Amino acid sequence: MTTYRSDFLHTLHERGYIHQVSDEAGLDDLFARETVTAYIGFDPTAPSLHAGGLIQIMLLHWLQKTGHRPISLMGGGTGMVGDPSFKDEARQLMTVDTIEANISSIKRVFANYLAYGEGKSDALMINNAKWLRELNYLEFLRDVGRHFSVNRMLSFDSVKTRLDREQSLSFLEFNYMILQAYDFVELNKRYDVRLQMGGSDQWGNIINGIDLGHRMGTPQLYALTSPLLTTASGAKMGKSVNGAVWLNPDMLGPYEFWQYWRNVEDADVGRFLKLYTTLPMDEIARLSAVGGSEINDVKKIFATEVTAMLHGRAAAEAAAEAARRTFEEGGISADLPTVEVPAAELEAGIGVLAAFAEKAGLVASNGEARRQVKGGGLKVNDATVTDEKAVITGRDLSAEGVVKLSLGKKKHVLLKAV
RNA sequence: GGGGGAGUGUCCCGAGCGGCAAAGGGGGCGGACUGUAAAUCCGCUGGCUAUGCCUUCGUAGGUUCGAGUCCUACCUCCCCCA
Repeated sequence: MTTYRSDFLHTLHERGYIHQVSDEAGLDDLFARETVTAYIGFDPTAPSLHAGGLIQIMLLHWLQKTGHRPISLMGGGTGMVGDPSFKDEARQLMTVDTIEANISSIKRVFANYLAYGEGKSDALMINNAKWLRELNYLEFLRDVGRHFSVNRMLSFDSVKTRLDREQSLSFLEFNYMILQAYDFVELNKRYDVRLQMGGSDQWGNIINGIDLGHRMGTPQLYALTSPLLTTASGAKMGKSVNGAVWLNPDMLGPYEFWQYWRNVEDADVGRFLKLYTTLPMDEIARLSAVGGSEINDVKKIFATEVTAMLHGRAAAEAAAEAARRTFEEGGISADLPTVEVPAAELEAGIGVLAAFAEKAGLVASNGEARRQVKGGGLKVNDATVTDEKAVITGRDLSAEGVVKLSLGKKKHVLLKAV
């Protein structure tokens, strides 16, 4: 099935968001007929979501944009259990405090993509701790647990690696899929949710929710999953030079976020424009037709669009401008990541190794800084460091009052005297 | 409950006669080539106040001049029998 009647599925399809749908025709019909409420769950395993979760947020964004109601579900309850799907081993259990702190930190990003409120298609943010934490064990077993066949649960791909390798899958983790299934039913009762979306690794969990719904008398529920995204060369999305590509600005600044997208592989540009920006399809088609080195201009537009959605248009353009000055003019820009150092300390002189390792954090240790010097990877004000004993002093300050430290060609940090 | 096997450089996989900061690979980082791309080639990939010192091979002890390597106990996982 390639033609959809509903705006929502049509848009998702043409932009490449769809991996699997449980009952395409039925779901399309539902979306064409009424305002639908759908949700995606986010587990609070870190203080911020990262680029890997952006697809999910975009799904909710399009849902709202095509006139329906998105719910972002925070896993304050399920987070206490930990999703074992496709994991090799159990995650460390998180404390309630950590979970709550992570949730409040994660929450902030959503407002950039969704309009929250009380209206018909206004988004809702809900925490499943609300109903999961107060469940009564015996009642839950009798009302919900009796509908689950362990035989069937064991057959899911999501737990297969564990079982095949005969690695332990604790009873605690085993319950995750039951809780997630229960969430779906509960959300249907409370908010008339009909559809759960998620990454392709969530398919089994979502289907469980649909089955549970059948047995507990909900209307027909639906599942829709997005493809597991990898780059053209097969790497997972969301990893960058210094680790994960976090969405929270305090964990990764707009400039570095912009850089991540600026550096995607050529082969990914067309696909990513559709997935990560809201540019119209005809413009994307035009941009995707560009070949050769001109694709660099397309990448800049792409990076700016993605950054603008998350950090705002102004921050995105500042990041683009900072990159232009840094890479195209070889100059410096105040929008590069900046570390402040006391003027007195700078006057006294800072060893290059310490400057790169301790101050700028561009390398992990003095030892690594030393190795990079040997390999010609460190630069101070664009001059390659050749002597590991060199000292940076006030004389190295530029007219703007900063010293530019670079690791390789792409990573720059400014030391600013204060 | 009985018998057998395994846990290695905190990214992963993985070799390791008692002299080991520990082979090899993947990944990552840097360099060259380019277009801030990919592919390819080269180098690096425990820490430090550094011709030396310190910390690493599941955990804790022991044997030894010296232990990843041998012994004991414990933990975890796997296989076979019950």
